[in-house]
Amino acid sequence: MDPRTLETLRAIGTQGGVTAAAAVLHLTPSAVSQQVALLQREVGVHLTERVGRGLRLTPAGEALAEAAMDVAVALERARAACDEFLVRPQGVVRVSAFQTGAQLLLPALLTRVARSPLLAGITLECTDEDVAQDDFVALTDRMDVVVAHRPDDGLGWAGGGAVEVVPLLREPLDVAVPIDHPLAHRTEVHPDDLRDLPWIAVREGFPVATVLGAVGARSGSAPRIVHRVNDFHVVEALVEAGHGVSLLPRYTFGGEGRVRLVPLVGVRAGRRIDALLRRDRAERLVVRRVLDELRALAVEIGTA
Amino acid sequence: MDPRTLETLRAIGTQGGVTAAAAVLHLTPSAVSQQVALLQREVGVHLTERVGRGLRLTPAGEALAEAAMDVAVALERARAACDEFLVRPQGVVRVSAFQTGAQLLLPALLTRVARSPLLAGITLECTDEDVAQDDFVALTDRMDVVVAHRPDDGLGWAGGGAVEVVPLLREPLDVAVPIDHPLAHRTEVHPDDLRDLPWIAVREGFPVATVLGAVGARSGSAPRIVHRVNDFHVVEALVEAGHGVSLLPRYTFGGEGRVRLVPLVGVRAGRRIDALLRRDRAERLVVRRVLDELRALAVEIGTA
DNA sequence: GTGACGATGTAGCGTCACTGCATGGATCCG
DNA sequence: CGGATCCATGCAGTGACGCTACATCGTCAC
Repeated sequence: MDPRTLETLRAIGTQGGVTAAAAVLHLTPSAVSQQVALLQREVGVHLTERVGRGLRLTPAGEALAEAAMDVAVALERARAACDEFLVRPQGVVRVSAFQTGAQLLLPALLTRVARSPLLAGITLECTDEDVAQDDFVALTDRMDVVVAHRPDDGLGWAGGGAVEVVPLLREPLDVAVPIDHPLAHRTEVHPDDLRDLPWIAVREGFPVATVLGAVGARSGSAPRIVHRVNDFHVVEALVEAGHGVSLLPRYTFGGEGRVRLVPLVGVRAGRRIDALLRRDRAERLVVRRVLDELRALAVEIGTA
Repeated sequence: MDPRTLETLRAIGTQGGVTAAAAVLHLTPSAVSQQVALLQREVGVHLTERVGRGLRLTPAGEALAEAAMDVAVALERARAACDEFLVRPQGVVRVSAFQTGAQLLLPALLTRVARSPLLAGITLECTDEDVAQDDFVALTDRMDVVVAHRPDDGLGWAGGGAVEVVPLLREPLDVAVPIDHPLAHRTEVHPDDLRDLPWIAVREGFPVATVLGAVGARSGSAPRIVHRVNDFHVVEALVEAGHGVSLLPRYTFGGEGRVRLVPLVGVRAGRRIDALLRRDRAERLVVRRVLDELRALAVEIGTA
């Protein structure tokens, strides 16, 4: 019953396979396979079952993986109990964020952490991660804090009780039009104003892809999507050049003077930015501190 | 942060030293010493401090030891989660009891466990342990279930949140007198009837040693203790031979025809029999099952 | 059917934790 | 006051365990 082995089992569950689990654990697939084989011998129950050329956890495996998280939490709590006696806790915290979230939050976060003397022991390692909506949770295995976004009205995050969700802020999505567009001088637009316009959307399955659908539903006609581009800077350039209109997040917008952003009313268009982290990682003192800064930063942005 | 190492730290705390901890862990003192040295290097805080030629845990060490129990609990819970998928859980359960408790409970417990087909996988290992009042808790490190007794009115068990206390039953203490004693034909006696009698008590510091003091206090004069004997069979023989009177537990009494047991009224004289077990051990499915049987057995005895 | 991918065994190797022994304080007792 | 004892700790040696690398087998896609 080694916690490492338990964590390995968990990784197989969340990552969906031996090879993927091995990747996040920095091990070879062989090692992972041997670990679960030994674990199964120990508990006397089948924990995995083959499905196609991969495998998944059995109910018993799921149960054990769930319990494994509690073990990890207890362990981190123990470590934190010691850190309380340290003047200044040390450690690296790995933070990932989707591109515009990174742009919005990470520079200020780094500044805040660097400025505070109490956080001097903390080393931040930042990454930007562009993944599909459903894949944000899986990132928590590699990262300590994952800044993710989801449609305003969408459901929460799947992940069982394993991930903690910390709401950071809500960012409205405005309609981006060229500066010479008929709508450019409006102070607000209704979904009805947007009928038959050529849309530039994000790729299917990616966050806020569904928002445009909601706008279309409100106006009564499905939006005409002419391009699918994930990078908002590219989107801005396309809108500026008159190749279509789009929905762009307000706080991250950087196209002033080249593109007009018009608030959308009559439909709730926005995205929620959350911090995702595994329950065990949340116990780490340094992670908690970083999270506090992140939350404070979000409040600052939301009230500005 | 190995759970084994954490358990070692805990053992140093509960057993009060490296050597004692090594004994219960089946290790050499050297190994224990090296483990804590490594652990201290890892957390960066002093966990132990020398006191005389022994050592004790620092506040940080205590905190970590406390957290270590939560880790152990989580681990056992994980193991239990797997056992739920087993038709019949297997494992050995080590039970210890003080002598008369063992006499009263263990035979019937073994019978019950052997009889039930659902408990067929359980192997019971019984021991009798005669220790001072304060040392019962420490036994939980070596045993799964410790049947202990304490004065009726006494305080509970020290042990922080680490040990679970399961009350089993209350056993009255009666006055044991020779069959030809003036009090032998009474249906009950008061403390006042006992003035100036020669008493046979248990050794200082051992369970129920304090009860006699309470009887004396009620009668107004300190009891005259002529012998101190822990083994109740020896006490019975001494009483039978007219060397004094004593307080003997009612359910365990085996001297019918040779010694008279007279109920004592006017003062609350009795002992409580509890099962003590570490919180992590309590999570083990097989331990739970045994504990259920033990509790049912106690109810049976108490209502007989 | 062939190629790619994914899981799983086997051999070899490095690492790590334990035992055994020696050392150095601290306490107890003559 | 000094020898004996107890306890914790450091160091060398050894054994076990878990990892990597490589080979194998089964499954899916084209």
